[in-house]
Amino acid sequence: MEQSLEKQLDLIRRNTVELIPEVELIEKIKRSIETGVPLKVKIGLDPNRPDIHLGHTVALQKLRDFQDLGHKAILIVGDFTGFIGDPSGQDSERAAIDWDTVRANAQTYFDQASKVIDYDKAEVRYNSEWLLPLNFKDVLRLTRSFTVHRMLERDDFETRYREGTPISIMEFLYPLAQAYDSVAIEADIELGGTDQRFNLMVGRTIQERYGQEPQCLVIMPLLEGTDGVRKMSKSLDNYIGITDEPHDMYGKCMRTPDELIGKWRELVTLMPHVEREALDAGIRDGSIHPMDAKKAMAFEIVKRFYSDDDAVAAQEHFTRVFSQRDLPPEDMIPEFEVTGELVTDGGIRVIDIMSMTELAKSKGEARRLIEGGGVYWKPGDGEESRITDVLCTLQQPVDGILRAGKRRVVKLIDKTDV
RNA sequence: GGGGAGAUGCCCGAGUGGCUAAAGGGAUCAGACUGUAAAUCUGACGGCGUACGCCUACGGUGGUUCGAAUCCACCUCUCCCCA
Repeated sequence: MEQSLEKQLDLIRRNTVELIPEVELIEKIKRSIETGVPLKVKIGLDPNRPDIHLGHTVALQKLRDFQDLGHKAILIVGDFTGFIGDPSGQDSERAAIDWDTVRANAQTYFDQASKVIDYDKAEVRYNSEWLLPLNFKDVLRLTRSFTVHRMLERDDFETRYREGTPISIMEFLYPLAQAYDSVAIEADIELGGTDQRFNLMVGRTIQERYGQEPQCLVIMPLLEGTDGVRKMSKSLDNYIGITDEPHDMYGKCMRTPDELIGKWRELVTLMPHVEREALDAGIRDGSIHPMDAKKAMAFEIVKRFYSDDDAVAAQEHFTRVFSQRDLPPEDMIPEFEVTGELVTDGGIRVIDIMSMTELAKSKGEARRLIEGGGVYWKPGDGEESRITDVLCTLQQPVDGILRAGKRRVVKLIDKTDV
């Protein structure tokens, strides 16, 4: 609260899409400065998906900004939804996850989130604390506070309604439950991505209905995934987890479309601010090589979630494996021990090894990879060469490096005589 | 309560008795080209076997048939119209 209004707004506005409504937010901050009472800044998290990826870090960073300004971060664990289970999934038989699992997942989340926020200064609340005790009468009061028409304003509801895809009544209850969280903790501000705008707005309405001053919303941009099109999410498998191995994190960044460089640099790295337009323009007119810009971005991202040394190592690994098309350094290749019972007639078939390791999910996939020309074998002391025969058998001693594509590599160690 | 339509592989979506492991598209994987980008081209894309092959699969169960994703019955789920 030592920070002036202007300084606070400066930091808060950075990277945000919208402040709803900005005038109210300014009033809240002013009041906070006058009274010395920090604002309660809410963020919701889903205990069913505890792994944090780069997309999540955008809002978390904003939460960190608020913390740095002296405000109170409140993490809401949506454990109540875990108890109900999700009926829209096919496996409605699936048991709702238990309390221990929720706790464990939440802890995983906190461990990862502490790479971005100051976890020790944050407050953690589980929403079952206030949602579980509600009785039907309480639920009626809550549901009376909102209309079907407003509910159908939400884009995906509207679309599904129009297209005739099912919407269960319970799904209407989720935004209301989430809104009630804001009532329960008397949130001043809630953070969320643009996809959360509707849900957060419901929070404002419900708070008013319950006689509270409505929260202000800080809407953050969504981060596109590694495909450059859809938003980053685990289920689309286009994410970069902040616990991904450094070289993997670096590699995934490099595989990202060029168009993302400016945005990612701004939203994910802590690099000094440059005009995104200037960077993009530089790439367009050729004065900045996109690969260099992307390498710098990848480097900074690894550095942020690991360390300088890890970033250097990841960059070297990348240059070696992909630019120079060399094998990764020995100590980074997973090992597989070939024991006696795997060997017949003094050898072992390549497809058998591949299916037993990370190289292929099944023998069929292994065979296809060989037929596609993507499998290479480098005996212990020899040169690497492509395997073209599906039935290829490696003769003892089977020491060497087996590779499928550029990314999947395994080191075989002969243990047959042990 | 009445009437109508529908449920297909990771997703979308063709297919109305054998030639269908199931068109087409998307996603994905490998190869070529490259900057592990984009674009383009090639191939693969349920499991197991070297292969002729076998097994599993078109909501569920049972049936008709030499043979069913395709026909019949019942069940489950969904959408639309009417009340």
